[in-house]
Amino acid sequence: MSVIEPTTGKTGYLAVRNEVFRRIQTRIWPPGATLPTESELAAEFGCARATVNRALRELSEMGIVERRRKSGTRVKTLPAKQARLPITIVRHEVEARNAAYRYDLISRSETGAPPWLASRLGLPQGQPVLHVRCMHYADSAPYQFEERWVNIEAVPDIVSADLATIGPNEWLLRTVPFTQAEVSFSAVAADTELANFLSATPGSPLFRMERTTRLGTQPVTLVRMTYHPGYRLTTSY
Amino acid sequence: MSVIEPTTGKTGYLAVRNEVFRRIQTRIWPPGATLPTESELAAEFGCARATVNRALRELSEMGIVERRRKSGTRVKTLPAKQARLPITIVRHEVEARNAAYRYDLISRSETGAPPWLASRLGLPQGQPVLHVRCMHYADSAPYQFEERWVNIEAVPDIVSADLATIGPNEWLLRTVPFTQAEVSFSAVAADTELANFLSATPGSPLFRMERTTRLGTQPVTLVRMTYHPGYRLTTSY
DNA sequence: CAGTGGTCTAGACCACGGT
DNA sequence: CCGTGGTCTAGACCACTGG
Repeated sequence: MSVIEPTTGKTGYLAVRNEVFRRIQTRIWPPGATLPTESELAAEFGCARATVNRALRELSEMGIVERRRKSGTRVKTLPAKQARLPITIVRHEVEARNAAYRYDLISRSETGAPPWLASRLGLPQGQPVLHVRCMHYADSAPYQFEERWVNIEAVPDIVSADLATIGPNEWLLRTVPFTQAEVSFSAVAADTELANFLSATPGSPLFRMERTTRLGTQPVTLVRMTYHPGYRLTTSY
Repeated sequence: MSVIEPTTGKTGYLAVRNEVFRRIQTRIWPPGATLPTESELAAEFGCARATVNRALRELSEMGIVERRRKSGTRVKTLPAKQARLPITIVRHEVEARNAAYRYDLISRSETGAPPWLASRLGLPQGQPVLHVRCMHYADSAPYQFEERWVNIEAVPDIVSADLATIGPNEWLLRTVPFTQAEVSFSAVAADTELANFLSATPGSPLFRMERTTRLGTQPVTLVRMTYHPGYRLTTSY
């Protein structure tokens, strides 16, 4: 039963979700415990089973509980919350810092995929690719050096895009849908070129993000983004 | 109506979600376009509106479409997919690489929070904290150096935990619930101590992850994890 | 086999936000 | 105001899986 808080607490699936979450956090239902069934909870909260179902489903998506048919709903022993990293447009990142964005195209060439790239993307060697290097600035301070390879077969329009004006990052995100992406983070030492572009001293540590994206099974692009010294990527859970 | 594909073709909210997704990816509904209303789609697919609702809600959670009352559902101009980063236990990371996990406690001391820590966590200066440093190895090769500060007030039991056996990482995850966490990634140069513990040459670039966690408004812990040279953190979208 | 979650339905009412 | 999404309901059947 338990009348549900009328105004602020509200009724509905959020009330159920929050109350269940509270009981888990306060260890009324400790890690590993099995929750009552949906029907029982529905009876307790005086709502339909579908409402409880949605509440529990969301807790499951959050990684708080684990659900299995027949055996029921259990509190996960390790609360497996997850951070979310959106794919962003560099320009937006910069503008979000209240800085003026500037973009420079450094080089642009069409070549065949070198062996390492072919194997990274799963392309035939020599497959035509567009190789682009460019810089992103925030208030005229170096922000990010971007090096990118694009599978021309997957994105034929890229060869006629005006990459002097709009960054390949933004052009691709606006133009090409992708179904799958893989991202990796690492620390690298500045070589002479990176040091030059990013105003870093050679050998100093730089944060790098690499991303490959695919459309279905077709590789689209590999991008290597190296940030200015001291950069931090931050996100919340 | 739509005769019901029995097994593989399926009917249901997944069928609707996938079909709508397909139409978006194939530009039948290009970025910015407004989709038919839930009722119209329900009629087209021969299902209840609630089914369409769930399909569209999930697409919205995926960042594919944007929904607003009265104005309807629109295809987002920038597909804003998100990567997910789970909070992991180092031991599991190592074991997932088929390596033997070893853990060493390097130092453990109870002190007052120094100013920089107090301000990072929002604690009063001098608040009692536990300071722990330890190493994680994979097959006897250095894997991660962990330095951690724990707010004793938030986790009194930590002072009696046997941190020589189980890492503070694992102990905390198993013991303390948290409601909020902030993570940041960066690249740092190995100082002499890090170089020593991680078998790196001094000055070489190392990947670092920092995480602060809170329970409600109460700060719980700040951890600084520095990885061996060449480490990459990888995740998928 | 039987219990539990997973999903669907047809209908209803509500809340928000353009017009 | 009133159209659109947001949510709830009561009931039903299905799918998976543990015993």
